[in-house]
Amino acid sequence: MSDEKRDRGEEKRATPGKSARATASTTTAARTTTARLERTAAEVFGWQELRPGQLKAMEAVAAGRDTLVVMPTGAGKSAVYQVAALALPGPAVVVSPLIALQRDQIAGLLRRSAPEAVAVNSAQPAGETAAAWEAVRGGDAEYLFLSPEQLAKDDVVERLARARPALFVVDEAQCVSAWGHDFRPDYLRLAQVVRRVGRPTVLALTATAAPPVREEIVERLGMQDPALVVAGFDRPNIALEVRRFLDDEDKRRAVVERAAAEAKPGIVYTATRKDAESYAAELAGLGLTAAAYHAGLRGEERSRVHDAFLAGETDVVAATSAFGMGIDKEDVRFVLHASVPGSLDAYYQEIGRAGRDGARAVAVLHYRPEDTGMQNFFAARTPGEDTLTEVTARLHEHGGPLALKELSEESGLSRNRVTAAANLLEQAGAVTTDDEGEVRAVPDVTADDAAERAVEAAQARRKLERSRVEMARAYAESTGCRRRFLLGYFGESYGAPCGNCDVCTAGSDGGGPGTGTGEELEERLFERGGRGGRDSGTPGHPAAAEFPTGARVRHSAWGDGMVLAEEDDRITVLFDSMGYRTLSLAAVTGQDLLSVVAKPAG
DNA sequence: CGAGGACAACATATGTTGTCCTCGGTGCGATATT
Repeated sequence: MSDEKRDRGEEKRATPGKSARATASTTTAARTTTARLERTAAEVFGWQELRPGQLKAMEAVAAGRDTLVVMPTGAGKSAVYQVAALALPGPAVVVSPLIALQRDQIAGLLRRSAPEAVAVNSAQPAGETAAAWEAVRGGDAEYLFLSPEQLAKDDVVERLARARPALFVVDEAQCVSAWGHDFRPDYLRLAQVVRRVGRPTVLALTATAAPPVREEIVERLGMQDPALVVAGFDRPNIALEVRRFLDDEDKRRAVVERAAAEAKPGIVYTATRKDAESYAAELAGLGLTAAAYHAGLRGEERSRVHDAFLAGETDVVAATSAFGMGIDKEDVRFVLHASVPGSLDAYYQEIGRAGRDGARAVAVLHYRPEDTGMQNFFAARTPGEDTLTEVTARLHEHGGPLALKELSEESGLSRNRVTAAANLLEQAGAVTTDDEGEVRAVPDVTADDAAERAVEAAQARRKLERSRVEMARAYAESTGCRRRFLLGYFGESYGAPCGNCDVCTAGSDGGGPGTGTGEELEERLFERGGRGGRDSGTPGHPAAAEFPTGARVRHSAWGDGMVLAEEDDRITVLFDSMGYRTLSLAAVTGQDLLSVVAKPAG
């Protein structure tokens, strides 16, 4: 396996576990926390200078404050927990979604004179796991890496609780929101784990999270009064482009031609495994070094493709969304999407793998309206009414607390489905989790009522996921500056034109790509202001200032929501119950539909 | 929701057209076979 391959060459040397800890804590009382952190960074990790965001986050964590860090890959997110952990008295638990990532992190720590780091997972020999627990128990391990699934096991949580961890780190925290609802539901149960291991300080790290995703991470991890550290989102060296197609054949040809023409290396993201294979084959047929990557391949093959790409031996990898986390490569020159992604969060995460060296790179979305169909299909995958009714009935029948594992065995439903159902029931206030991690029905809610409320919660979830697909569609069909749209989605106001997207470089008189939908009609209806020469970033509608990005608003029909993006004469709001909606400012102000509940925080 | 395959029905003995069905993405951990 490649992870072993990657780890090979990492010579295990005597780790100065205790001494590094001692270095970190041999400080005079007069030294400020800041100086202590800087000293740890320099002496233990060899980082002479920390970036402002890193330091700010470390200070918050060292002071025992829950912290959410949103920082691009390569900006040193890992350093935040690595250094801050040494300022706290006790080990750090690091929740990481992939075992390969855990290995990479541990290897990275080994390269420094950092204290001992261990992992607990099913992919390593039992002896190694036993040794890891022993190191944790004896106070020798400073960092313990595990997956959320490990933390779903009672004995793991108990062992952890005994170690009195001081810091609970959730790396790649966007997984909470992206995977927690169906695919890996244990992500939504981490708050319970935090509580059960003695409520250590919680630190969540992610590269890509729009404001509502940040809110969800904070809520789902049970973070209290969190410090928020957000580094700038803009990646000005990535040229943004959308190409629209009516015909599938045309689109495929354009993707292949583009991949062949652009500087290498690059990635082509596809919606299906089959497409990943066919694009790889077609590119290989043109004489390029191309490979397919998706979860249907054997582990060995996946590692081989991954390693070859990192080593610079591959021109193009055609991949599903499986190819991503853990790609730490500076010189990726293009990321092409052969199909629309399921959300702009996913899209930005994926194109963010281009141009990390700061040199020119391109991100091209090949868009066909029909392609949103499959994303909508994926968006609908929440537990159905049958599952929810079944789980509710069994919980009520049983009466007392029940482990999810037993619930799964009794009902014949998979662990994941049972967990996802329990999460929805809990969200609906019909189920609670106790200190042993067992769930039970809330006594004064009837089974029928509980199931009904959970079904509603599931429907709301589907609606939200669909609206996320709609936002991806809106990006593709937008006639304005791409960068402004994307950054707005991530909560940053941006003064278009950016000069580095297809709309801005085309002169933007409506003749560029992205015309031909209802947009044009809308423009006339709302008398959109002139577009040229708007480099000040002033919004097109006088009311725009009333509804700044990040503000909490209330709509007379749709309830509460948050402003996510401003685009000339309209704003996009994520409503708690309705998902994303784009509103014309002329309409909302004219009819008094929308009011501001709270200005943006910070 | 849309693509693509299987199959039947048709107007004519090979191709077209329509209908029904299935499939589509992310990983962990545990279990069953080698």
